[in-house]
Amino acid sequence: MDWNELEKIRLAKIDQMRAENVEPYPTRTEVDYSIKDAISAFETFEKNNDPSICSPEVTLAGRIRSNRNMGKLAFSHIEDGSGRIQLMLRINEIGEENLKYFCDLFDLGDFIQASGVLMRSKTGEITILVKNFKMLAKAVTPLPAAKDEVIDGKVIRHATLNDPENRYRQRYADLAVNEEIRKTFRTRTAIVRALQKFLDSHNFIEVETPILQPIYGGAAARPFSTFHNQLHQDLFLRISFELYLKRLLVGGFDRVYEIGRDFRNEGVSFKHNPEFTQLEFYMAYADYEKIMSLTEQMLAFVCDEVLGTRTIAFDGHEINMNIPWKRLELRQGILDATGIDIYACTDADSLYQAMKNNNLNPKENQPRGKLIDSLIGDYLEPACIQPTFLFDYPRDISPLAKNKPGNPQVVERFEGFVGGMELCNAFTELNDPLEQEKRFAEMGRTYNEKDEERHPMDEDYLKAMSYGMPPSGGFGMGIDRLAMLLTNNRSIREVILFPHLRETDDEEK
RNA sequence: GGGCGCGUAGCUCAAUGGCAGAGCAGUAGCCUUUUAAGCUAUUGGUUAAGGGUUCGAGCCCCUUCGCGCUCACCA
Repeated sequence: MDWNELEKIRLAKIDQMRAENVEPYPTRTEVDYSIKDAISAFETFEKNNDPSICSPEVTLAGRIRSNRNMGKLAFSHIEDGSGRIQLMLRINEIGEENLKYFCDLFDLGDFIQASGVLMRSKTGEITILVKNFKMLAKAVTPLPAAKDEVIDGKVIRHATLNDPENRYRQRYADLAVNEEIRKTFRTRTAIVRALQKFLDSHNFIEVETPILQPIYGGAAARPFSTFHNQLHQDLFLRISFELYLKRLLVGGFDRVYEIGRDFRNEGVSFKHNPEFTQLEFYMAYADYEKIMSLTEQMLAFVCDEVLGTRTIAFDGHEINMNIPWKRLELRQGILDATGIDIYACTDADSLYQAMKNNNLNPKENQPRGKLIDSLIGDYLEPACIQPTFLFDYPRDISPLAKNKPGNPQVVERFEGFVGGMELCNAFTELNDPLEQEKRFAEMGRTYNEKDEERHPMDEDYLKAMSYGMPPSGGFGMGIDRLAMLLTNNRSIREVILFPHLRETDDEEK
């Protein structure tokens, strides 16, 4: 490694410690409380005892976040995963030699432990009056300096690491320095837990299905491909879980879900990462109406559990996640937004003409469903700030969804939009194996041979369906998007710990 | 992939084409209740990389790399 000047100084401190027979990376720690627990234990102690009596001695550990050295007295803050506490090192307690040792060799970012009684400093802050301290892990590279200033109870952050590239490439430093980033990812985990809790309590079973798949499907997306050397087999990283989860419905699991990673070999943007986390669930004896109301309940539950409120702030909007959501038939929505009645345009040509006539710049040579989809993305999605279900979608972009009775061009499908983003997608599942085979073939005709998004024919899936699949509703939702909503982040990279970035030549980065 | 913008010290940021700077961090001191502690002194630069114009380039031009925004793409 190349060390810069600051790092060389710290390496010299490591050498000095070793020369004095002090191990800068010892194996054991003697911690007995988390910082948060120690503080609340001290507050209880204060209530029940004469404050002039010393508290019992505690040993706490954490990372040094600030140092204020005043000659014969030094203050410091250490931080662990639970919180921060001030250390006070007095020459009276530890002696001149130890105080100098601390001030000379202990830097911001080092992990240390400190023992002593808890007390309040003159300003009333709960503080350990340190008797003993020990280096737990010396930091060679200084953390990007960040200082907090408290004005009127508000924490103001100075000189924090805030260049997005550095933050994403060195997420460890970002997390170490920016507490609110850690909070974002705690929230993300809480969201997943809440979803599991909700689905478990509705008798769903969580399962795991293959990520490496010989045939990809269940979504319109280009896959990543790979190869199994020993089996000489081409494999794809899954683009959805759908086809495997529905095989489980055939197998007799009535309610299944999976939360896991999907991989799509497509553009990267503020709402697209090549790998992203998806929830899919399938529910036998349900249809898209039931799934719609289950979706409302589930997301309201997640808000309650994670935020304690159903009012969320996102991108300058206040969003109300209460039940019920607005429901808008897709045909009506497009009619209202653009003046085009898609039911009057039964093929791609007539829809293309209608869009032309309305000055909507349609793309050429698109199937009807794709044109409709572009209308949704351009004219409906951005306007759906408050939770909205759009329902009854065109058949040709929904090859796995069941027909709407009475309208052969429409399937029972809905998408949920919140904050101007597509959040989830669900439908009444097609369970007629012959119809399904026809749909796959239809896709093959409608979509260009070269279009990698068209579904390959999955014979085994048809075989499964031919054993009989119960009438079911299915649902898919991007967890990253939900995390964006609930943490008020406009970029997906802010809710993925290690988002995909282009490679740099500079290996140090 | 296209358009626009950005890249300067470990971090946050300055610098009309004219000596590359500040705060924090660091280093050496002073300081026994501080909390962006304070005070004194001080180290630290391939200005993303490469080329060009110019007496002179962080600044202007070209190329490359990366990031951001945006369009395209994306059920």
